[in-house]
Parts: sequence; C-alpha cells; structure tokens
Amino acid sequence: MALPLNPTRLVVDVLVPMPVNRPYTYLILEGAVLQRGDMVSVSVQKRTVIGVVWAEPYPLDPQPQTLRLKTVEHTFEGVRLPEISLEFMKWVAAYTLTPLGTILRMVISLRKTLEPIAPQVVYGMSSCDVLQKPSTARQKVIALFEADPQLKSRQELIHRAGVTSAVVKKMIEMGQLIAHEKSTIDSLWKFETIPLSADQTAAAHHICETLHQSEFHTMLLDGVTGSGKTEVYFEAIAEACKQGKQVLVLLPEIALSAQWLSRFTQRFNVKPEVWHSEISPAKRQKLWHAVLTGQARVVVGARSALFLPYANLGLIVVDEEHEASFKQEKGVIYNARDMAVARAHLGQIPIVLVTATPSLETLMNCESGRYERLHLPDRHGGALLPQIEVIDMRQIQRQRSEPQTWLSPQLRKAIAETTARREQAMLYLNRRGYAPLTLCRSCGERLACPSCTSWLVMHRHNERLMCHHCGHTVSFPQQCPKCEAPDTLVPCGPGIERLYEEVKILFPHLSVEMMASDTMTSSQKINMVIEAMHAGQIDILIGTQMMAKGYHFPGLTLVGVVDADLGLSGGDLRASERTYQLLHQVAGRAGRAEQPGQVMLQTYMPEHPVLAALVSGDRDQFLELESSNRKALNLPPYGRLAALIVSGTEMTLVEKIARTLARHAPRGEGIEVFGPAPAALARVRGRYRWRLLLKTTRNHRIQSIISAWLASFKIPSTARVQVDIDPYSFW
DNA sequence: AGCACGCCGACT
DNA sequence: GTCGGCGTGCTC
Repeated sequence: MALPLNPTRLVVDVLVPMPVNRPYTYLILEGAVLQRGDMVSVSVQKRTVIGVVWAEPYPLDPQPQTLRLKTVEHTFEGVRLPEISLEFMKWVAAYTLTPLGTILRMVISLRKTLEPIAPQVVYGMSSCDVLQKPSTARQKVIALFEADPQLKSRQELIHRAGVTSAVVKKMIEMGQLIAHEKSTIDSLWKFETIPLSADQTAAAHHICETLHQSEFHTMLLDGVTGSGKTEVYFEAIAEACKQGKQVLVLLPEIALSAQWLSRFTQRFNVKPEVWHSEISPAKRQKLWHAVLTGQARVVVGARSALFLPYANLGLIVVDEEHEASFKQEKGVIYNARDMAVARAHLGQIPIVLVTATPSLETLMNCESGRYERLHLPDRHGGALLPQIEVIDMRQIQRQRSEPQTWLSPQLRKAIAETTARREQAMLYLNRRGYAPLTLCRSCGERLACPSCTSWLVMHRHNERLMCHHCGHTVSFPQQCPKCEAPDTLVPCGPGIERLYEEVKILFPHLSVEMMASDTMTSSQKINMVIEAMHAGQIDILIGTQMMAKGYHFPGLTLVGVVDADLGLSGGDLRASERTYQLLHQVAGRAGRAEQPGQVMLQTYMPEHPVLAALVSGDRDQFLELESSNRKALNLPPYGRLAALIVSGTEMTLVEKIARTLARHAPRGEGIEVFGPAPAALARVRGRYRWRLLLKTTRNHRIQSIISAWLASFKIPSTARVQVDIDPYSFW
C-alpha cells in the first residue's frame, strides 16, 4: 500500500553497509536536517544498520510510489564523513569492482561497534582518550580551572585543589582540562629540525616544499638500508603538523615496529596514534572519531588505516613501498600502496613512497615522470655495506654416515669465527615449524590437510601438525594414519625449529634464539628478543621473514641465508623481484655499526640473476633485466592483470562455471585470457577454487572488460566469483 | 552480508 | 497432514 502522499515530505538517499552498488531511499523524520556524509541508522529488512547519507535530501516524487518507503530512524549530529571519504569509497569500489556498500561496510566496521557515539572532545598526549565522568576530586580541579582558565601552573592547580599530581596528570591525559591541555600538547611536540646529512636535508626540503604547494605529487624516497630515509620523512611529518594537517604513515605489519615507534617518540617527544587490526574496540572507536574530528594528528598503521575518515589529511607516507603485505587478499581485495596514491590524488596532497628496493611499478612511474625520484646515496654514519657471497650447495659433499645438515661447512666456519669475536650471527630461513613435509617410511603416505591442498607442517614446540593455509592442527600421530605402522613418520626438509636443533648441536655453548610468528605472539615477546639481541645476550638468532624487517642490531655482523632459492620457484610473476627485495633486506641486517658485515647465501642456482645481482650489488642491472622480461611478456607494470577466482563447495559446479566463464571470455586486440585451471591451492577451507587470468595492454580499462564479462551470463549464487585487480598471489 | 520465502523429505 | 532442510533472491 502506498503511503499517504505529502508533497512537503523529503526523502534522502542512504548508502547501507551491504553488498549493493547504490543507495536506498528513505523518508526523513519531521524536522530532521540531513546532509551528505551524515551517519544515520535505518532499517533494512528487519534489521537496523548504520548508513551514510549519499545525496542531499530532495522532495518525495508526488507520483504514486511503488516502493513502501521507510523512515530514517536516527541521526547522529556532528558525525559526518568528509566529502573526500565518500569520493574515495566510490573510487575504490570502481577500481576493485567491489559493491559500494561493501566498501562502506569496511569503512564503518573500522569502528568495531555499530553504536554511533556523539562527537566528543578528544585530546590525549598520544592516545585519544575520551572524556570520562569526573570523580569528586576531579570535579574540584575542574571547578577551579573553570573559575580561572588562565591557571597555567600545574603545581598551583594541584596545591589549590588539594589533589595529587597523578590526578591532574591523568585529567590532562584524559582531556578533562582542555584549554590547559591543548597548550600542553602543543608544547609537547618537538618540531625543530634535527641535524641531518646534506643529502637528507636536500630531500627533506624538497618534500616540505611540495607540502606548501598543496597539490598532488608522488615522490619515491629511494635509499639503501641505513641511509636515513626515516629521518627525512620525519621532517616532512613535522612540516605537515606545523601546518595543522593530519599525516598518515602506512607501514607493513605494524605489530613489529616497536623500533619505529621509539624513533618517532624520540624525534617528536610524543607518540603517534597507532592503528592496526588488533587494537581494542574501545580504542578503535575513539581513534576513529579522533581522526574524523582532526584531533588525531599523526596516524601510523597498516593497510586499513587508509580508510579512516581523515578530516584534514595533508601528507601520506608509505614506508617499505615494495612490500607485498600492502596487498589485502581477503574481503575487499586492494593494494593499500596504490589506493594511497589514489587517495592523495583525490585530496590533492603529496605522498612519499619509501624503500631501499623499489617495486618495478614504482620505478616505471618514475621513468615515465609520473613520480619523482629522490635518491639518498650513502649509508648514514659511514657504516660499511656487507660483503655478500654465494655458497654453491651443489658442491657440498656429504658423508653418508654424517647426520643430516642444512648448514654448509663455510657457513659453519663463519658462525664459529663471528661468535668467537663476540659478534652476533643471524640465520634466515623463511619456513616456520620443524619440517615442511612429513611422510611415512613404510607406505609413503604424505600427511596433508583434510580441507586444503597443502601439506601439514610439523611443529615441535607444541608437538602438533599444522596447515599453514587454514590453521587446522592435529596432535602429532603416534603411527601412520594410513598404514598404521608405528614410528615410521619422518620429517622432510628443514624449518627453523629443525635448524635450531642443528645449531644447538653444533654450538652447544652458545646462546641461540628463535624468532617466528608461532612463538612471537605478542609485541612484548618480540621486544624481549630484540632487547636481548641488543644487549649481546644472544649469539645466534634464527628467524623467518618476520625478522627481516627493519630491526637494527649493532653487534650483528654475519647473516646466513639457509635457502636463498626458496621463493624463486612457483611460477609467480614477482618471484624474482620479491626474493631480491627480501634477501637484500636480510643482507642489510649485517654490519650496521662500525664492524663490516658478512652475508652468505646458500643456493643450488648460483647463476640465477637474483643471486648474481645480490653478490655484485648491482641493483639497477637486475631491475633492468627483470623489467625487460616483463615488457617482453606484457606483464605488469607494462600490461594489466586481473584474476577471476571461482569458488564453491561443489567441485563440479565450480569447474563448470569456470569453463563457462572461459567460453564467454572477452576478445579483442591486446586482450588475453588464460585458464581456466584449478588453483594451485585447489581447495582451501573446504572450498574448491578455479582461476582465470585476464591480461590486457595498458590502453584498456580492465574493470570495464570484467564488468561486461561477468554480466554476460548468470552466475549461480551457490558459487562465488572474486575479482582480483593487479593480483600478487597466483594461488 | 542477513533474512525471508519457497519447495521437497522425515516426523509429532 | 506439518516441521525444517538450505537453495534463491531481495533489501528503500
């Protein structure tokens, strides 16, 4: 039944956080004033959800309505997403081929609770602590303070209110003494320029100049490990803050950057706002609103920090620009680095990409003049670059009687010599657990995950087998699950736990520590290892990828890469690039202080260009070779790629849809479709997966091609087709 | 995403 | 005859 028509009634279009691509229309409550960006609650089916006003209110069409319109339930005064957030959501939706409502869902789910809160005065020394209801003692302080807002001396306030200094300090932290605290906060920040090298100063000045222009500009800050890139962009942060703008620093794997945080605090005297997936819901809520009101000045975070509703963003820094972990692979699939450039463009602000090993995409953008390259040539403080040598593992003869070993005699000798000099060694093996594969000596059974196409990895620390794709674990079986023979299961290949075992046997008198995500579950545990390493209490540190990033150990002079070939296999288009970046980074751990470093790479393919480039130190020659390979094959960054992943619980249906997709494949000059093929990891969490790959030349808009392709026939809702624009993973 | 509607098998 | 399985499709 149509509602009674009232020509004076207004309606408004509201975007709801569901996978739909357009807003819905709601009647406006009598007297309510709404604007684009306002957060409102509306009913969808039987549920109440938070939505965002997408278009200014307009009069209800007097024509008879076919839809029974509902009414906006609540409005939340002052909670209005900035126009640029809305534009950014729209842009990301179009680029990633994700429904607009799904993007909104991601943006508002960053608040964790769906309860909107009223805007609050949020000030804090570092964290955005929200006003709390004051206690009697605090009320006394507030009364005094309100009577005399000029009361600047904390000492006097304490004395006259008769409270402890802790009470006043806490109140300042909690923003209960706003005027007082505002001046305190401003005085806490330390903005003056610290001494920098000539190169650093030049780069910093250049970035700061672009901040004054207030226009979109992308810069690559390119310099080897230890060249002082962080200090350079810290100066740009200081400048942006002085101009009253917000700054976003994107870092990969934020949990690991305790060292980064302490450098920031040392430079600025205050902590930045830290955003990552594991902060508490309360903190999340507060910080989300502090970003919205502009009170959060510097936000440092992982990928999702990009989608916070910045009121006044003036600068973006993407540190470790080349890192693959900026690519979000679950839910909305996007590359935070690329989206950050788009966000900077929308906001007409500068963005700085920072790395020692630029990605090919970024280098190409520099060559074409879209990005500006700022180069920091020298290692700051004159530390020597490490000597890199390759150990050809094909030459290593092993006695049959000898127990299995993963360390060549050369590397063992180097470890012994290094530790004898009271210096530290690090062994790098990017493989968690004890052994990547376990098989039965009697029947040949290989222990695999029941719901994925992958082997179960033996973990000694908890005596379990684990699937590294879905997390499925079982306790280690006493007998073969297939032939039931007892004691026939043998580990194959090394993981870091097994390497640890060997090192303990070789060097029983030395202190050996292991570092992998399995045991380093909290930043506290990580910090303990880092501190022990700094204090020289660890002789040999064994670790996976988590150890490769950004730690500085002055006593570390030897890095051994146990299997440099890991990662080079597997048909991934970025395999070489990524391995180069990772090994380069690992190698950069050695010899940061006055001692020169030594790096040994164990390999079965010493002639591989990646290893040759590492040894010769000729990064640019390697990049040129890699780049010409990509160009010849029209691969990114020279061509565009998108993957379609068909998944579902029914194997035959998934295959059928994949084949139908292939039959409807787009055709044309510069368009190629590969597949379908079962995904390399054909089954994950019980879902079957098939893949197709679309490759086009750069003149095509790959999103339009895919939209037309998917619209060309009906896909049954029992299966799902995911689109991955610019894929990094080819599983 | 969630929720309802709908069309076929085992139950009070 | 109904309860409930989850396949299909819509949500202002």
